Amino acid sequence: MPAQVLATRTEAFRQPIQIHPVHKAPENGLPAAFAMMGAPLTFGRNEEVFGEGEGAEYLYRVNAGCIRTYKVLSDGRRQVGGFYLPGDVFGIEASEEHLFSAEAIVPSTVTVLKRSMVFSRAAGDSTLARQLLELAGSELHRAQSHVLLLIKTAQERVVGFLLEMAARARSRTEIELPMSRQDIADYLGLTIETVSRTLTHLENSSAIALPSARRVVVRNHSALCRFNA
Amino acid sequence: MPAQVLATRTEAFRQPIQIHPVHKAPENGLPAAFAMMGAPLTFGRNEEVFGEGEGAEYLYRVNAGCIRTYKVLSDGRRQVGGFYLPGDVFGIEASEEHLFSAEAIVPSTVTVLKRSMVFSRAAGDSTLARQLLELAGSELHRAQSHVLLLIKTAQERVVGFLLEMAARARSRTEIELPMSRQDIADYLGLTIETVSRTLTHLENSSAIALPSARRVVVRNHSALCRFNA
DNA sequence: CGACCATTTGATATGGATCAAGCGATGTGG
DNA sequence: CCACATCGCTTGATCCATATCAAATGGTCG
Repeated sequence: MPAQVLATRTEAFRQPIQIHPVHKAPENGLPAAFAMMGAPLTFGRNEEVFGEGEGAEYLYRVNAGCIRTYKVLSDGRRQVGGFYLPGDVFGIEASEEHLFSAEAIVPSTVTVLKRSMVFSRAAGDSTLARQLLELAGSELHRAQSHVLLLIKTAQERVVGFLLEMAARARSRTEIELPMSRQDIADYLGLTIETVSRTLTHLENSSAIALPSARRVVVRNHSALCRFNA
Repeated sequence: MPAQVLATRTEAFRQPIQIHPVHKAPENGLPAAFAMMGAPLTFGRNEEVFGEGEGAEYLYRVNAGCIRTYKVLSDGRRQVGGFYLPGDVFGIEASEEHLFSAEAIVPSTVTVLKRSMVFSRAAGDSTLARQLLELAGSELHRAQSHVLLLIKTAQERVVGFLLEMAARARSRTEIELPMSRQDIADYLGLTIETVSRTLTHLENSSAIALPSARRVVVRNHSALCRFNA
């Protein structure tokens, strides 16, 4: 058993943010900023990283685990904005204060960086400025894709979600889902029942297999894509 | 990409690029960049500004009229990403190529700016770099709010749209809508029938008045907000 | 083993889509 | 100036995808 745990851990740190040893002159860029000035934090399951409405003081990079951003509407409906995996940076969205809250889905470690620090540093480091802009651009792209997901049918949404997760997973055919059905449902604007039924249906069509609730095996990638719009 | 579209586009950009003579010391920031290096273009009703999948070469600022961004799914469903009014900048989203297309809703004039120019200029102009980042941030905020709209009920979506438009209109109570019911429906992920019915219902509740199809008068702002989640 | 929680499965209800007219502006040719 | 076509919008009737309500199952941890 310990071997397996170790393997999982190592994997969690796999992402391509390189942390250089700081022996030389001041380095440039966002990875360097995180490495040099970032503070590591750990969060337990369902622990809050920041709350909606709080001032946006920090940028966050996931080192291990998984973070969800979400907003709860006045009547209790919850919308999940996105899932952030190791290597992902979140918290760029807010100009003044956060529109969403952020929570750890599983025990997670995160490096935080003061925005004021990054921004003042960006004034003299055009690489960093450029990377921040690219980061914001990719978050924008993500949000726009999310909008496109939300107008599709239940089946298309679930397939879209699976393809999205598969694209980010190591193995491309075996997906380990850190989030619950409720998280998925709230991300897709569906109910858990509909998500569950749709997954069962996809399994019956032998497009996927579900060895357990949190594991998805992509059996037939093109069939899956065909279910997409 | 249809050849026809490409032809139209090429033609559109054949216009002379005006570079204003620089009398004073170099100015900073995005407005200055648009003023100094931007090229004005005009587009007729439903004319394409750029097509989805095209390389993202330019930034665009609306001077007059109204632009919609949208994407057509394989089966013909259309999603409108946003409406851009005078003063708004669009086209920041794309890192490589555009996810959405853009069209003029009414005859419009737009100033275009080469991205490569803005970005290289941003390396030495931290004000500009900062403004680009803020711009991307506000677009991100817009997209995230759009996601939140799309999980609400039909009534909440329509009310949300009206409040959004009211906030941007000059008069705050009298809204002139440049876009059709179909545009609104495709922005909200509803059908024209549902949009129309909802507007009629809001009129019957005397929250709004509809002197004509394209004019909305906000009769009771707080009642309207109460219809929102 | 037993309690608890997440997930699946089943039966029914419903909001919004779809299908189908009708209506009111705007424009066009006679 | 009027008949008439056109187009965007509204209104009505019906249908269906997904929500809701309810219960069974399974997996995890003490």
